[in-house]
Amino acid sequence: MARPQTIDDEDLLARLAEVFRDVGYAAASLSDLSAASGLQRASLYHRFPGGKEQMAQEVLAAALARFSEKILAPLAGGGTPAARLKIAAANLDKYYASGRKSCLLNLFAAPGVEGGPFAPAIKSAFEALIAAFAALAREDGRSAAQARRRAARAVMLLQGSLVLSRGLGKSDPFKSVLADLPEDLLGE
Amino acid sequence: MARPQTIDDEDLLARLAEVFRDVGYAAASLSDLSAASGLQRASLYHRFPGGKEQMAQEVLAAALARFSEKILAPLAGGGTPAARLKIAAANLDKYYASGRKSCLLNLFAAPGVEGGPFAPAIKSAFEALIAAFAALAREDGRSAAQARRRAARAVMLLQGSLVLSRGLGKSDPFKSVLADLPEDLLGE
DNA sequence: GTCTATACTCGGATAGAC
DNA sequence: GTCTATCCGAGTATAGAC
Repeated sequence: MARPQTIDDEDLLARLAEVFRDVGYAAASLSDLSAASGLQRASLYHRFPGGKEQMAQEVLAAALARFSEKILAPLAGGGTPAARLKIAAANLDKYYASGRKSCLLNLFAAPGVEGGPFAPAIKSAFEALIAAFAALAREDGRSAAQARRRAARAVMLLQGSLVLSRGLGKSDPFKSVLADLPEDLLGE
Repeated sequence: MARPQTIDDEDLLARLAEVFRDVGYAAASLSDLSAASGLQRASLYHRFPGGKEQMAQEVLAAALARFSEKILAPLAGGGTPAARLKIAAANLDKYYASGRKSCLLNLFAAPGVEGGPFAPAIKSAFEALIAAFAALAREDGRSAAQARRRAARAVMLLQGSLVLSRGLGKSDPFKSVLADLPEDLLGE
């Protein structure tokens, strides 16, 4: 695929993200990234002088920005808590392709000896989602402690459901967790 | 470390397992495995003609055997459901070092393009744990459907707590899930 | 800004001595 | 059964033309 033309940055990051999501950070080779993006390896280095790590860093940043827009913003936006949660859940379902796609947070958290250059971003992303869920539960009448507990459990159920869905080769676990989310977070 | 002596097979697999658990399959190099085991690369090939993949396969098999002995057997053994669960939980806490160690099932499930040579073992391990949890809940009075649902959620909470613990750099999520396990599985 | 070509390192794997 | 030595390919990264 000859490509002497400029490539849109957003599109480029999306294509690279797909590779990282499919095989993880360590297993993603520059050849993979080159093939997926349509750019030669050298061209990738022109855009990302820091190499693979910088690509992953920017992919992660872009994914978190999208996450903030599609999940966190709706959770904090207008409407009843249940209505907001419904929007967020629909977007989660789309982003994770109903459980068939992995979570970058899980894939990038595998430590390559050191603590990992992605740890700070991952940590703050988890904290932000827990906080958003907790605020929703709190607003719906739960105590602060209850809300936080439920929020943390919801995040763990989501992550665990992605692991289990992948492990079992079915999307059922993810879909069922998503369906139970309103009850788990706001119910009773 | 000169090592002209025979090495115990169980010990060898344990040392190799540590590497895989720390960095995952793709990032684990033969140099890492050589260093951790004290054997030269060529010596590893003598024991594992199939190379890294065979090492991982046998490490996984050994881990699952240990898992069966330390977790599944106690769950199916004698005593009240609560007492059995307590034993299994204590062993889970030990195996995962209170949330500081990852789960091989999660790490080996990252697909390297193909479905992965570990998928069958991973799938059956998840199914076995869910079945064991479900049997326990069933015995404690839950309906079959309720028991299965709770069992699946318990597995997802455990996996999710390991992901979250790693992501946050704290062991609290794992420990709290472990503490809530009796209530989640048998309670109400 | 993208390409072709290439340098260089590292990882996986084998041969053969002891 | 373990070692030293080595091969080969893949992987990262750079140089320089267009």
